[in-house]
Amino acid sequence: MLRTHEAGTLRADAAGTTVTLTGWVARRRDHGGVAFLDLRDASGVVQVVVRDEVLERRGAHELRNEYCIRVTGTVGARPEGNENPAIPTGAIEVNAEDLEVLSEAAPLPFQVDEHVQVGEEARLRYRYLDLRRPAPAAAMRLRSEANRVARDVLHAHRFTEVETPTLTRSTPEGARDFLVPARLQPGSWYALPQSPQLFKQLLMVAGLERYYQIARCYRDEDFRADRQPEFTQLDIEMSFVEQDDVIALAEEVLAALWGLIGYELPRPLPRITYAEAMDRYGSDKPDLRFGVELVDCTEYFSDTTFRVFQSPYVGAVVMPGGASQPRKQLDAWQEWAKQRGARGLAYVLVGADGELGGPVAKNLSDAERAGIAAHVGAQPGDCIFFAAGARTSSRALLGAARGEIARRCGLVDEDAWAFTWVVDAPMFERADESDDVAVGTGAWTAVHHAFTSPKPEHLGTFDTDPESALAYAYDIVCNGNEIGGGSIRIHRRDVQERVFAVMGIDEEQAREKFGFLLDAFSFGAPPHGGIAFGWDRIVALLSRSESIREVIAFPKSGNGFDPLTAAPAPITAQQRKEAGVDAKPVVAPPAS
RNA sequence: GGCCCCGUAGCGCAGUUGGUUAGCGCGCCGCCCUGUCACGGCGGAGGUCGCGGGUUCGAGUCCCGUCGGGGUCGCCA
Repeated sequence: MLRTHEAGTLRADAAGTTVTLTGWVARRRDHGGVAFLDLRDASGVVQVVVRDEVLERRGAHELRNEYCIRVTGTVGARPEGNENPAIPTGAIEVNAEDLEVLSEAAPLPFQVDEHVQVGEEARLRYRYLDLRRPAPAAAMRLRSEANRVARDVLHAHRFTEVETPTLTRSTPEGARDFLVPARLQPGSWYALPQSPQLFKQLLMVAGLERYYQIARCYRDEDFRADRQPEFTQLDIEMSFVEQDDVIALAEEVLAALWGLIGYELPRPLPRITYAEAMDRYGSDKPDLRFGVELVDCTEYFSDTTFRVFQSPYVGAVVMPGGASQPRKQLDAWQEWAKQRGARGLAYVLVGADGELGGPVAKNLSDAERAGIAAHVGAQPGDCIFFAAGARTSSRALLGAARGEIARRCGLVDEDAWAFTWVVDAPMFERADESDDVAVGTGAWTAVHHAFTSPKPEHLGTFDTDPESALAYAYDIVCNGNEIGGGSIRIHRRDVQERVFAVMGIDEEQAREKFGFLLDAFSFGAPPHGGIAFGWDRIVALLSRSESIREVIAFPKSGNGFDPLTAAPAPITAQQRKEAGVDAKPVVAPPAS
């Protein structure tokens, strides 16, 4: 090693010892006759004092920030009154006897200094400098710890970590595939996996029983905050299990993860059904850090003369103290609702005296006016927001309003961790309600995916009554984020065929798309199920990061552009010729 | 793909109703400084105001287009 100690580990008990340190000049304070250098390595920072002969002979005046140096010197207690309690090494300093520049640093594009704000574009372009800063470096280390403790838990349960292919076959899973031309078979293409879903099921057929993988997944979709074209899942699959077994294991993993930041996860975590989540919170991933629940008013307004409320669904959500919002603010809510594709957001203001105000109030009957505040639980001074129309979209709007209300009213406890399982999701949704890249051409499409089992009690009826069939699936939600989800899978060929039938996938299509999986299932497939955690989002939550970009070493920016390498980039004519990109398709390749 | 916000020195930002030579902090360069710790002092360099077009006597500022970034809705089982 080029060093004897790590800078950040030195304490008072090291006084008197001679050490050699390596690292970067984090800061320099040059007083002419003596210079102080803050030497930083991965372990932390220590003050190096350079004076006299070393100062001149080794050209310490010429040192600049982020020079990479090596220092040999004696650790000494700092002079009385010169200790720095703000840093762990503040009791001591290293008196340099020799100093060597290992590597000079060009003027920096931005300061490597935790006190200086730097824009994200610059940070990502020079991510290697950004990662020298304490907070980004800490995020990388936390992510590593998350990986470690998850592996510990799974290892203790005798799981096998398996790597599955990243060059695979395009299977219609929902999102758009990234495609890779196959040079040796011009016209044929690999796809990057959207998840290891099919492979992990094959590993169950293979008898591994317990599989996991910290798996990179790829989806070629439009960008959003907290979405990356490549992202990571902790992917888990188990044989001979039921929902409760997977949930128990998942909770153990989560407990280990949140234990990293000193939070004891209260187990078992609460569960809520999908139906209840939609009813009460207007979301399948409700943020339970605050109340502000939705109130169904459909029945209440069943005989209303107010045209707007003559709808399949009327619901309300109360904004505490919202009656005092200025007109401009109430108009802003209308804009907010319109941006979400709604016509608007009806509101009734409950005056301090209980008198109702706002444009909607005069359209209500006396009886409706008299009881509405009590029905929705509004107090004097509150504002009641209403959404009326189709059940699904109205509840979604109210659910979004609920979140917005909580933010504006400061109801979100930023230190809270509110976990919940969302269970009993519907198996199917009407295909016309989702413009999926569509598996199948039936009237119904899978909410989760095509291999999700119906709950045991719906096994007989899911194809005759798809609407009310519930899936044997579970999502784990934390503070309004879906951080994982999974299901018990179908292992019986007849059930799988019936699910395909509901989705309008005939035998031939099924064979073409998933033939290899169906083949595998014909050889004694064990009952199995699993879960996948959104690793980037989980680490972002643990590190209190605003964006998952903070917890990815080299993230992409908008449009999938990598600001550091400038990928994607054009290819040469030669590469293009060899890649087989331009091959004319002859016939569709045979299945499996 | 729709909508909203942003683009001014290496970095972070200010720039008034359109009006002299576009400012501030940090960084950078030079000189000085023996107990600092986000050291300090003196001096200095550094700008196609994202790009293109238009309005105007005059545009960083107003208009149109375009590119880049961020957010949001669609989309993402």
